[in-house]
Amino acid sequence: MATTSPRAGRPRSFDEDLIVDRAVDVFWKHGSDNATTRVLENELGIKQSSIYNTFGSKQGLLDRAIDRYIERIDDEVVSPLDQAGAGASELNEFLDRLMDWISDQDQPGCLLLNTLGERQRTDPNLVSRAHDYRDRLRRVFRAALSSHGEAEADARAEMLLASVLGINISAYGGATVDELTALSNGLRSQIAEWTA
Amino acid sequence: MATTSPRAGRPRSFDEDLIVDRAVDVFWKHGSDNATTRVLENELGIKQSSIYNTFGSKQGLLDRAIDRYIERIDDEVVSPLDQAGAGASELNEFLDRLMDWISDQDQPGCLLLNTLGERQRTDPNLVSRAHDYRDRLRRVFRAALSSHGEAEADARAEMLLASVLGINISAYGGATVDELTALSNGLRSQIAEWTA
DNA sequence: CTAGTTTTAGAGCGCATGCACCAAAAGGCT
DNA sequence: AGCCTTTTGGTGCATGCGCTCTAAAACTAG
Repeated sequence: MATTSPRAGRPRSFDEDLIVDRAVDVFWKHGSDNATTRVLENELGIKQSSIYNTFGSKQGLLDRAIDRYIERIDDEVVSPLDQAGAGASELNEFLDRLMDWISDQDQPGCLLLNTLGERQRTDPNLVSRAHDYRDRLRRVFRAALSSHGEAEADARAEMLLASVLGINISAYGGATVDELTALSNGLRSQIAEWTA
Repeated sequence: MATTSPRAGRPRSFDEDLIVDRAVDVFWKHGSDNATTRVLENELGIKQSSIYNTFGSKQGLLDRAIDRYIERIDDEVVSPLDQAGAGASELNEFLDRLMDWISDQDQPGCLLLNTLGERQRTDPNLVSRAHDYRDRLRRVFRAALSSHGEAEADARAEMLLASVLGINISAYGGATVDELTALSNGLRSQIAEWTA
């Protein structure tokens, strides 16, 4: 709240918001464990003491980065599908965006799922955030599919959700571009059948 | 090859094959990183020096455990589906076995995929083994689906593969039993449509 | 200018990890 | 029996980790 203090001290040499943005990329690129505090120091260009002064811990920075990541992917990939009247073409456009998103060589897969794989046993907070985001995806898929067969929409949304998660994991787990394309083409065919 | 040496020394106090079997469970339960050499020592009941003497390194034991795991899941879950004439009912039975396999509380998800998530960046050998097993699953699915629409079998097999991977990851990533059931029911409905 | 406050830079601490080393133990072979 | 080979149990090492501490630096308010 107070951006002005009674007697301000030495000013920050960095923009906290921008550091969070870049931390997303560092965690994404290296993985949350491989991104040690020394790596973060080098790649973010600020000292460990600044990281701890600002975010409290490596975990604190990671939490901020994950939140920022969820905002990003929701804005750029998911939310365009979350609109009234969305159907087959919007689903295919969603798949286009998703494939671009997960195919980046420097930042493969999905940061949320990748991190979940690494920290699932020690970070219950992360587990629940991932759970919440699965719920959001489920709802969005269901809405987009309900215009083509209300009765089947639930089962189809589940199937689509599972498939999208599987493709994300394949992208992270060293799948080739061909393999990724094959997987997404499988989904596109099925969506075409559903929405015919 | 030589099980008998010219002058044998002190005999092993453990069965190497049985240690590998139990190592599968330890890595599965704790995760490949959390299963430190001390943890392995305690849970396997043999000393670190014996582990290194027998398997060369922790990585060596992990490699053996992964191979053993692939044998296990292939025998118990996948290979019954890999038979001439397999169709809808065999696919549903496969799903039954899969759900049992990944729902175990002590050993959640799939050891291969879990470990891949943890070691993907540092273990190219593991990446290629996972790749090979995805190929096997793809072929088996395709064969089971080709009796109901040869033209669509490829796309459907891709979709099924992606879904199965997604369910595995969900199981590992803290999905509830209800959520897992919902996901698998989505698949079952779709399989019913495909094979109607 | 001076006092007060915050960030910076750098060194280093405690801990856990994978792994190596070594004397003692325990068997087979002649 | 006596030698040789192998495993065992215990200790300990080098490394890298997250994190902390301290003093200097940089700025503001009075």
